[in-house]
Amino acid sequence: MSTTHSSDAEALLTPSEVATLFRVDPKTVTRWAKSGKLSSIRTLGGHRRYRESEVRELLNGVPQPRSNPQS
Amino acid sequence: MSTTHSSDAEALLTPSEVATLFRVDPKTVTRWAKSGKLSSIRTLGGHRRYRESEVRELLNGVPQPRSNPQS
DNA sequence: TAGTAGTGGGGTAATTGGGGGT
DNA sequence: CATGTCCCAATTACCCCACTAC
Repeated sequence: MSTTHSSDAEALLTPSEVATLFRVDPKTVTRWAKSGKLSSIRTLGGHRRYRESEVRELLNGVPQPRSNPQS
Repeated sequence: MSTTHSSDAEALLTPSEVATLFRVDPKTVTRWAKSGKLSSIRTLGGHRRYRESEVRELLNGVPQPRSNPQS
């Protein structure tokens, strides 16, 4: 599959995956999304998908990916 | 241009490509097409192809590009 | 022409969404 | 106020096999 298609294939996570990462119930993740604490993308069926990059940032505390571990 | 193909036409995506973008199973994309939630074009063999532009819009929510750099 | 990967179809388990109560 | 749990309805994921795409 895939030819040279350009685009940002953004990595998305399912509710249960996010829940596992935070060690909480999937419902809790849903509440976070409803509260606006976590941004979400909806499938055409209404299920939520979360941005992996955002989740990782929240997990790590804050930082935006720095590809230059040098000062 | 980066596609490996002919003229202009319209950029089409395969079921698995769409599935990857939404983080769902290819069969789910097929279900969306059957339900009319997503328009599809058929190959002569019966396989479905989806319009990249439509998929992008659905992914973002409906953000049509703006030509008014002013809020 | 053949071979491998992807797709279409159907059917069945597992998640998810939503409201409500602890 | 935040999280976990029970309910039910809807959506999604994985199983099979036959055919298309390249």
